[in-house]
Amino acid sequence: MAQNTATTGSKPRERLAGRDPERSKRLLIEATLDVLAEEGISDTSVSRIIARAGVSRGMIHLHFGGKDALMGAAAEQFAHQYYDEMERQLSLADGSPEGTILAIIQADLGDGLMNKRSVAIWHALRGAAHSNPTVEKFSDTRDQKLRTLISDCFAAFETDLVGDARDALVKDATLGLLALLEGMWTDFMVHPDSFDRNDALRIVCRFLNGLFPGTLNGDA
Amino acid sequence: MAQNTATTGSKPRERLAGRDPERSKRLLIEATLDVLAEEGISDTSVSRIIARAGVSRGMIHLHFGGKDALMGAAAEQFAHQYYDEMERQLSLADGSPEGTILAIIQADLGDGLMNKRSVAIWHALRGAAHSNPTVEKFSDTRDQKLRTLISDCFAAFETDLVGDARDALVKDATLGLLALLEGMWTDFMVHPDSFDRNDALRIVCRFLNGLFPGTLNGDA
DNA sequence: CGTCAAAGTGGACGATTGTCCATTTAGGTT
DNA sequence: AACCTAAATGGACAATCGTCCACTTTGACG
Repeated sequence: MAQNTATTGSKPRERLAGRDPERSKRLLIEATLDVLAEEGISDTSVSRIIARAGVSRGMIHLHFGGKDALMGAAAEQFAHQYYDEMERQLSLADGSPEGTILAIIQADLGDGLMNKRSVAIWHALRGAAHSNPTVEKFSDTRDQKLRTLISDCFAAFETDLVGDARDALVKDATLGLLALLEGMWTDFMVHPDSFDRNDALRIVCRFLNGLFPGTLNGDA
Repeated sequence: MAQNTATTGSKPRERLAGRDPERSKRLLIEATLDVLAEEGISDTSVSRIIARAGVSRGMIHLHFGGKDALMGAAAEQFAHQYYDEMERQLSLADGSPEGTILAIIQADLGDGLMNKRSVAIWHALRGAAHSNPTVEKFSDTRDQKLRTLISDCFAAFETDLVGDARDALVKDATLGLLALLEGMWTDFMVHPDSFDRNDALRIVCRFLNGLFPGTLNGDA
């Protein structure tokens, strides 16, 4: 129930069907992510993907060269979607380190990024990364970008610590926050209906408040 | 490199080979977990399992009724292994709530429970739970048991809070610790070689120290 | 030693996997 | 209007999937 709204392009006429390789690629990638989310990695087959995309069997080989490459392209697309949405929400926050961290947390725990479809896809892609270098690359890329973003913010936090002690604190806060958010995603995946976003936000803030006393207390 | 040491039973002679259905079941379950860990859920096929177990094709249908039931039995076995090892390590700790929590953390982050094989199996089983009710049941069972164990400990912690505020704190600490440990497992799975268990332990203790000031500072 | 039930074997089976290609179709250019 | 390139089709293909069953082997009992 995510796309299927890609039948007509921007202009009303012109290319109502056929002869649009970009559209075909897009359909295949989105269908791949849909099947990945709904059926899991083991049941994501070429037959299901093309059925979902509504294209013929040969298109995968024609546009991507094979199933593995399509999976890689889907992983790339998904990583882009995640990071684009993250940056969009970050642009709405004030530029302060504390505000940015809060925005990251709220974005990562919000419905735009953490939803049934996304967490299922993310889990499936992590499984596929075992045997698919392309998928692994883009999984790790997203991780590294988020890590750098968070680490830079913490490095700008006010603290009475200096030198190595401060570096250690920044490192602990970064790894801890990433692990906490990662765990929240897992909890959401396993119990999507009983998961409470407010609880999660409060817990994460409490954690950071313990590391940087005086910051991020309450919530917003 | 995990089992393969199950050729001879307890007695030196008697049943050196053949006619031992329990041994066959054990071999199949262990082989399933091995393949799951090494190849991932999508490449875990009947052919690979029986090749690893060194038994014939019909054994899965004979002893379990089918592949799905074997996967379920493997999930059950794995959940048991996890919880047995957890309880074994808990029995070595003092009975205090603080000591028990620390023991849980150290056990969950220790090599006995958190290793390449275990985290890979755990991830794969979570993926298989989508379409396999038995696997889902045992995944959730392990989660619930750990949650209860942790919650009971926090409920016994000393705190100046009372009533609802105290309940809320216990709940936050439980969910937060579970999420943090879950995230650490994910980190370990993605970067098993660069993961630092000491860092992880310190971060988790810092988190709990923020929620329950004065407890679990330092590490051991 | 003969017998019988259980344990174990391995090939056959139809279904499905991913890849590839001969063919058709569409859209733009001469 | 004839032509040509690229997009798109859908079936053929070998390989593998999981299930099932006719069959052999084993070990204990009469």
